[in-house]
Amino acid sequence: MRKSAYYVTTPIYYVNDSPHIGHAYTSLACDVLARFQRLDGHSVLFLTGTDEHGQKVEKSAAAAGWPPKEFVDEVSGRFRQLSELMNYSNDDFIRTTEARHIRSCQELWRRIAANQSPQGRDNIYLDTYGGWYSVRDEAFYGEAELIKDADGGRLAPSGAPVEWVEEPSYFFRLGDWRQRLLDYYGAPGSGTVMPESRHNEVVSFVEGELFDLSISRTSFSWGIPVPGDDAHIMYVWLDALTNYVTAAGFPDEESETYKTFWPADLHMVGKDILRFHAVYWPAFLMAAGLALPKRVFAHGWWTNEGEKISKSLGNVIEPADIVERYGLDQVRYFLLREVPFGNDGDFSHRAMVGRINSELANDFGNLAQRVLSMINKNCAARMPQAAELSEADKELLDAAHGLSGRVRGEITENHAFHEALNEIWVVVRMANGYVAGQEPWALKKTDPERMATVLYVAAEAIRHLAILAQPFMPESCAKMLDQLGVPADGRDFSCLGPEGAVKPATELPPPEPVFPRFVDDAAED
RNA sequence: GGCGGGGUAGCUCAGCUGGUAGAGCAGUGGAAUCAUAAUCCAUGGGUCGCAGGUUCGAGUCCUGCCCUCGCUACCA
Repeated sequence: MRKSAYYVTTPIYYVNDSPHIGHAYTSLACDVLARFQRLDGHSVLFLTGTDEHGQKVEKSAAAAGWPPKEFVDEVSGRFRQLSELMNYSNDDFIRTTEARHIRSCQELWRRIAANQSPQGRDNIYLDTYGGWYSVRDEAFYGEAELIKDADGGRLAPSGAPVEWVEEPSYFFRLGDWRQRLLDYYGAPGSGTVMPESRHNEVVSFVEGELFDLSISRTSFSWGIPVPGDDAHIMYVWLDALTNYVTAAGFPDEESETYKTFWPADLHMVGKDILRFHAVYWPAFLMAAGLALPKRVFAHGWWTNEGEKISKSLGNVIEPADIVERYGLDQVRYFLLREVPFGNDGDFSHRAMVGRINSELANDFGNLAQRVLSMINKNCAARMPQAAELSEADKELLDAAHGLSGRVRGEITENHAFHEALNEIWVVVRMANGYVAGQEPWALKKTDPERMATVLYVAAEAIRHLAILAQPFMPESCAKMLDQLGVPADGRDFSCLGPEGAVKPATELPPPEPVFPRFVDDAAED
């Protein structure tokens, strides 16, 4: 019997920016989720991609002296490279400039326009939009938001200059969908918007007055034309959000992909773009008559050594730099272990090294190394055979066998990646305590059969740990499983439990440390 | 200003529906020596932000105050 399908998305990243730790973080969380679900027997669609339209992109391209399409090809490529660098397992990489997406967007618009709001009015109507507009920010601002410069002129909150602009615009009847949105969110704890504090924020926002949304522009052309009115292009958010249904096959609703994967199980987003995903997007979908995503999760942001990250401060964290310095799986581990997922976190060298040395090298890596070394030296490099199991043996094995359930809940239900890792490490520590308590090095002389049992039990515990840690650290865990003699087809979650145990006498390769300690440069302060 | 959160051991934080405070890290003292000088055991008397209140009894409920964070619409 096939388990249910799972569709998880990252936001599509705006090509006006270059990849940084924030992008890496969002995608990493999705990657771990996607890998976990695959190992757990689900068929998965894991989507990421790039958002390539909008005035800012048009201007950046012009400034670079490139046609927009060439410009976005270049920058989009950098995000593809990020996926490779970070070892993401995305099944698709969508670009909003692709034909499939343009077709999808225009069809979605037509559907929204063809339908009426719950109040029986057209969802889309033509009107005039006027406001203080900042080209640099690509945003309209309300009078109250503006700040005054030295000469009493108006500036955007960002300090960018603004100008009064009026243009014809199509509007979306967002206000009419208010109650339907509230119904969608449900009570706190419904899991539609997570974490719960974000759910509350979204609900309180929607409970207030909802204004209709301007969803087209005429002042520039780098975008998707509005069906039936080429003078307009679609508002970038409507364009961007639609990627999620595009990749699911829309508008081919009879396609296998669409039937399997839509609606999405989870849109993972940074907290800064929660509203677009939790308010506008479901409203657009309802208006188009499509099913709604099951969940939106907003995670937090990173600081660097306690400082807010900004280009002007020059402290942007580039994924390639930290991967080179600390190692890929080490970075993947750290990002999801250091901070309760959903909260803001701080990236510091000290914390990074602490996690690498204390938890990866000393706790987990050394556990595998000490056990595998003893097997290598004392069991002729073959998986030992267990004799009768003691209470201590059973206690450790029970903990290992029970681990998957707890980890599954933390990852797939709560998205508490830090807790999932914590659960795994509880058993890592337990296994170290078990080895210390059983003293297989002493049993070597007094009771070799018992020694073999202890090493077998320890190896079996490590097998469970490595299998469950795979979504977080795929390469390192693969190495560990290689050393444990676990065949390539014996590494998914159906192989957890006693039935999946490595056959006694299986030949094992010489063990090598999987997680090296991080040694600071002498020059480091 | 309005609405949500938070303020607990040096650090990061747990503490369902109230009953004399916990984990990890760091520190200290032991043990062990299989292993990446890794591991294991023991050790945490902290006004649980402040002041009141309810209660036999309150980090755990109520009131007020202080501090702090987030949201308060069309920037990805």
